[in-house]
Amino acid sequence: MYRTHNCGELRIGQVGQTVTLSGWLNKNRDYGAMTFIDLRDRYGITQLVFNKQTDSSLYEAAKKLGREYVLKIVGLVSERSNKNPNIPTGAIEIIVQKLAILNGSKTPPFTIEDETDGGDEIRMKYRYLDLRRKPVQENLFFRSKLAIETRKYLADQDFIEVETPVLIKSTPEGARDFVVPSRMNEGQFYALPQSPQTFKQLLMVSGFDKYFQLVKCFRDEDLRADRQPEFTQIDCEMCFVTQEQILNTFEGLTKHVFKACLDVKLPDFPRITYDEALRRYGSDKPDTRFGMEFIDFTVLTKGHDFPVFDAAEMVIGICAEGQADNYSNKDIKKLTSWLQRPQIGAKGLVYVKYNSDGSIKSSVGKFYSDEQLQTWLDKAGAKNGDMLLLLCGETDKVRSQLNELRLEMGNRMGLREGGFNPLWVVDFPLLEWDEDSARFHAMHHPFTSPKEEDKERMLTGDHATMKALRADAYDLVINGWEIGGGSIRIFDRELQAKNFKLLGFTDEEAEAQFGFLMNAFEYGAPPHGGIAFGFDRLCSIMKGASSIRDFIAFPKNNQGRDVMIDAPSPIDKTQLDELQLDLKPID
RNA sequence: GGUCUGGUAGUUCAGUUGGUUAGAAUACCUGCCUGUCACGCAGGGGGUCGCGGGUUCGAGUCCCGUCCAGACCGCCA
Repeated sequence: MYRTHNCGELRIGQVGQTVTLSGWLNKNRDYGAMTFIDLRDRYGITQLVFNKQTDSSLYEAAKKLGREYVLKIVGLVSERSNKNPNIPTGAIEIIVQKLAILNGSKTPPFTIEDETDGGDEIRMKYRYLDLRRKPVQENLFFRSKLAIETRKYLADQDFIEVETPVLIKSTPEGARDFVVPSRMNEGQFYALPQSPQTFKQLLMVSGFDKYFQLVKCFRDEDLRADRQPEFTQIDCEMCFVTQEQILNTFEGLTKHVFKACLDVKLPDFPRITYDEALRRYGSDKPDTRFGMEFIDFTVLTKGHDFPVFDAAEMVIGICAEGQADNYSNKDIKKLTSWLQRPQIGAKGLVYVKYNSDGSIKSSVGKFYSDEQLQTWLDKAGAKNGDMLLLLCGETDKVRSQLNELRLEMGNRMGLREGGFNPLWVVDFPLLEWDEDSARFHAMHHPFTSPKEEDKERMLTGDHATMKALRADAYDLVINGWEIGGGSIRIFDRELQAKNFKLLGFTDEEAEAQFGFLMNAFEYGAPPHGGIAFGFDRLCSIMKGASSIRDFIAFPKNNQGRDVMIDAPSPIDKTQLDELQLDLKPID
């Protein structure tokens, strides 16, 4: 038997018992006539004592043991003379009577401690050692708990979990597919699912009524701190539901997991429309933990011979409370060049400082009188000490630039720390214009239903009308992160065909790629809709982390590589031959 | 595809204007220590400064190229 107890459970009440423990040597503190060993497992740390006077050969053996050795000991639980209040087992220690080395260990390349000395790269290469560290283990414990609570809630609501296939068909819409060559079907490829979208819709056609799945999805696109090529979704679909019922169900799920996993009681989620989100925050995923909402100065600023504003389609700004004194001319200049970086691409920045002494100072003071600037301050509701920051330009661009500025100011002013502000963003556009391909793409996906009132005017062909079409599509946003998104789906063959046409599919392409779905719609497809949550993102936002990699046991790096197993890698000529694949030599 | 930041001991980093034998902390090894728990003290080993080229009397430091890592833009229906 390897153990009678784990390394985290012994307390003062067990003093006098003889126990067997197994675990890793976390730390060996040789103190001359005695040595202390911290034995570690998933559950905690227990101190072992080897005393030279009591048993000198055992002491001599123990002092030689290195970090990460795997040990099994038998010993007596004893009360410590010096207790350690920092660990749960700190009141006791084990006087060791028998020691067995189950396995030795090379010296690990970094320390296995909460605050390790290792950087990201080396920790990823030795991820199995990194995963011994408590903070990393706790992230995965949390992930497991979140998965279990998700299943509990959905099972309680009569959802059933169905596994959908991983080897499916490639479609050119949306993200790039990972493809898998088929040996038995020469020259043909499977694709890995970007989501189980069509399958869950087919399950609705089959009458499963409420489906969910914690499911791996795959997208062959560039990575980010919050984006991995393989990631997990909580994928859900329901029959005979309105958007309202879906939002309520999954608001309930979100509240449940926050309560069960974090003991946080979330308030009811506000809802705002996509248009309103863009108007007030310049983003369809606003961080609503702080205000600093956009103020429209277009009308106030026009016609005062300031050519930049006069020429601009839109002049908008934010009011940074209490920041007037914190920004010197030099600071403003630095902020301006930050905004002018190609990633943001603002042309310039206009400020109006409402100084503490009531005076007004502005970079456009020679174009506008103090009285005129006062009307801006009034519109913004600015108080003494506040500072207005204004940008101008074409509507879409200036909004996204001011969004960046708002978030940056939020960071600088410490307004983006802690707390959870969930909200639903609803009434997304059906379509999104793509400059490169010069055609409309589905904003959500091609199965999203237009709003009832927009169904008639779908095929008018007029650009402005198509841009104005709205869908029964919604996103769940928490603290500026898109956590989930979904829609009411099309369940009518004719409407689906119409939508494919709108997206530039020929009838043949639509038939070849999604014929199975449209056929299914001809056999009594029920109205349905659903949602998918980014499970990795939900984990990290709940724990206040910025990278989802911390919540994935074996993540990929920036280049999509697994540096531990060194994948991807070339494959054998034999394998290539079997697959009838011939690689072009690299030029 | 692009922008930015970084690459120096096992590890995390410092390294001034280009100038003697490239440092610190930690880890590792040896010795001492009867209450440590970030133990302490004394000593020791450990470096192709990512790689290639250039400038220079002299390059960790400057220039060019390249590889690797991270953040971001594009991309992610």
